[in-house]
Amino acid sequence: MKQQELIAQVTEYFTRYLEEHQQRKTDERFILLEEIYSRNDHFDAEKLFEDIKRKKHRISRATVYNTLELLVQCQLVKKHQFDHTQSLFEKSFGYRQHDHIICKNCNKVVEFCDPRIQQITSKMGELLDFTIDNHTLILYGLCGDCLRDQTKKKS
Amino acid sequence: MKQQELIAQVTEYFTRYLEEHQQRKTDERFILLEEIYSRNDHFDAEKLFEDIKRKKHRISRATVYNTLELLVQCQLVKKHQFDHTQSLFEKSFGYRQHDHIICKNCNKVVEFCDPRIQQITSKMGELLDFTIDNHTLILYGLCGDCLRDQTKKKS
DNA sequence: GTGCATGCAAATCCTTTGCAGTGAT
DNA sequence: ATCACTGCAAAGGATTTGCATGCAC
Repeated sequence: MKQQELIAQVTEYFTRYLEEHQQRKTDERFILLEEIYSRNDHFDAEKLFEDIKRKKHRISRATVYNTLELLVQCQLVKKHQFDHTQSLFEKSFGYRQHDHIICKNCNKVVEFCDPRIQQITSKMGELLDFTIDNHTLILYGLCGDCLRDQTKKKS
Repeated sequence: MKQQELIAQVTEYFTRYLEEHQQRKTDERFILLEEIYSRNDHFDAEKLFEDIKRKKHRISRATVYNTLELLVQCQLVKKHQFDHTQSLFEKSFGYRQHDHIICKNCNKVVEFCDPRIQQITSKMGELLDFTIDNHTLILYGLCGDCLRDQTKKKS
């Protein structure tokens, strides 16, 4: 199964990262890694905490936050700030770089890729004397469904 | 003086907006508008509140937040979520659309424009059936100064 | 055995809310 | 005179912190 292979791969990657950085290989960290790589959504820390609890694991909120930060550091997880409320996370290993479109009405999130972003990144880095290693592009608008709903209501 | 002309312009714009939306023209709202258009930085609500207080105006934090939201609605102010802490704001009238590069080490923010973003926006909107009216692009990296400092330290 | 990681709860930070009082219309 | 706006303080939500305990090394 594909999911299982991916989990095996990131587990190995994470193990190596922890060893190289002399950090402890605790059960909690691997349970969280596996849970994250078993899902395909954008989740917040609380949701992860709840889902882990539902599966009868006893991991504290603090550990969830700590581990998420660790996973962001080793680039196994990407952290997003779509609005001023909670941060959202998603797995990022073996996932091609992508950006997001968000519907302001129903909050639907759609992912997309465009090679021009890479061009902008390298050109601007050079122009402004920055070494860019990361970016966030979010497009906000109305999805087709919501647009049609709103048009209908008005008429 | 250029700054004064801009303030006169946005004051008129804001006045019209308030009248059209049947909202009250209070002193607090215009004092905040003027303060915001007198600065050229990215500021948070607390900083605005403090600076207003330092100038001997008595405007509550709640009014600062309310007015910022109102100004965002009428597009006189743009709100940014650069990280998970406070939101940052900047004036947006008579200011060409721009994006941001942020140094992860010294937090310096530099603005830039690239016409390709507009192309991406319209192409993706069409492709994914969205009506896009807004976007955020942030590039993260190290500025030249910080890069040189870090290289120096290691050697 | 040592000291980093965890669990829990309290603390903190930013923002929103409730409500009484004020002032724009 | 009405009721939207303000000020104040309390509440709220997300995240961080402090400290005692436990477990990876």
